[in-house]
Amino acid sequence: MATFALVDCNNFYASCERVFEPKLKHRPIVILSNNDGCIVARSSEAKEIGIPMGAPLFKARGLIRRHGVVVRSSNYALYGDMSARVMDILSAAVPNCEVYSIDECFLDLDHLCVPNLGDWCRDLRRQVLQCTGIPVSIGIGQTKTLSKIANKYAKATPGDDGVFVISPETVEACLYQTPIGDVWGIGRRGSKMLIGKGVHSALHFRDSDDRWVRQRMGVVGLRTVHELRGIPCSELEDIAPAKQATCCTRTFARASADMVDVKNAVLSYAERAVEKMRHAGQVCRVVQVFIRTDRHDDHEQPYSASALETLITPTNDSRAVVAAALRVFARIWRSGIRYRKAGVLLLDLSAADDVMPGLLDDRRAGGDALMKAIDHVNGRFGRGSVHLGLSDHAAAWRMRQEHLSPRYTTRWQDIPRARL
DNA sequence: TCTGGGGTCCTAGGACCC
DNA sequence: TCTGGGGTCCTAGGACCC
Repeated sequence: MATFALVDCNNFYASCERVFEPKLKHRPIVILSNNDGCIVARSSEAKEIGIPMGAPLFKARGLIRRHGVVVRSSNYALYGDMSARVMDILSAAVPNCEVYSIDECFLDLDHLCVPNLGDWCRDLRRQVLQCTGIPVSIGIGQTKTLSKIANKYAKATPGDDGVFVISPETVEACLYQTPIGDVWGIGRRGSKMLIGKGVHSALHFRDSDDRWVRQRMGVVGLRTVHELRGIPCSELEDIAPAKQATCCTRTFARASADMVDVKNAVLSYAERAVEKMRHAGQVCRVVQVFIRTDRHDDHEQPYSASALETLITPTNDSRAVVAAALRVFARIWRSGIRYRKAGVLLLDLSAADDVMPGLLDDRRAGGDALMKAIDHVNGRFGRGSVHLGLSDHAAAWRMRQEHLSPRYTTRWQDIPRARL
């Protein structure tokens, strides 16, 4: 019988902010998306006040002012680094683990020889908290889906020290109490459909007819049903599979109809995307670009355009990718339209080592060394210290970040000082 | 004034081939 | 009078995740 644990950091972004600003403890905090647009994370105090997840900032202004809520822009440099510290501790404790997201990790506890799984997890939890300052919850079950549900219980019952085990004896009671929409893999549409058919709880869904589920929800829904029955359909992926695509897309701070402005955005997104791809040791063969208007703006005629170019040789050279992105951009650009969002997608990825350099390949002409040098300089002096030519025009697209905390752990100037 | 970004997987439908 | 069937590949779009 398989045993999975899901370790989930509690209110992760808010917890990261608190580690370096302890006075924020017990205060309501919200973290904003890029451009300070909407609320993507909340501390438990902010949840209690009733600030909704995903709400645009302007709609929560009243609550924020009334309760003195602390507002922060997303600080991914900080969150990414804190995440790596947490994951390091987990992977040292358990050989088989899968980093599922920035704040979640599945553990394979199958071959763990300990007298009491719950106690062992409580120790692990204490270790993470002591070494990183991040509180976590741990849920344990026979499948990933069950460990997810167990994790919700672990969070809901803080008295139990943040650990909850779903055993074969307790599984029915747990599933009975779990609303169908809380099940991993059942989204808004799926839960609406199921509730319409009278399926309200995870238990009811578990006991549904296979054919009925297959017909209504496809193989994905069927897998979820099996996982609820304790039959693992999703294995632990301890070796991260190679990415099939990588991208950089952004909403602009303000809409822009200026060709140079939007072109600069595309250029910088292409450069960022190719940096990410190089970091993963990959090359791409297809470069796709899209630009579009603000879909929330009712006064704007909606417009969206997208096109792609297939390169002759797969590459990870910024110059080749940026040049391709700009050619695609020229094909899709239409004037007289106020654009609000753009993106560059790199597709058909493969491992850089597997690709034979062509005769006229940039990598032969010293491109590899040049890219390495650029990445090295940017790694040392900060992202964007060296970049391809772009005229800093109106720059309506540049991201708004008005409530950004320091990058405490990844930038020399931002290291916190302790007073004696 | 003001509504995120980065992914994966599945499905349906069309083109094309034998 | 009467318009096959099956396989593959590609693409677009949608659902879902965090």
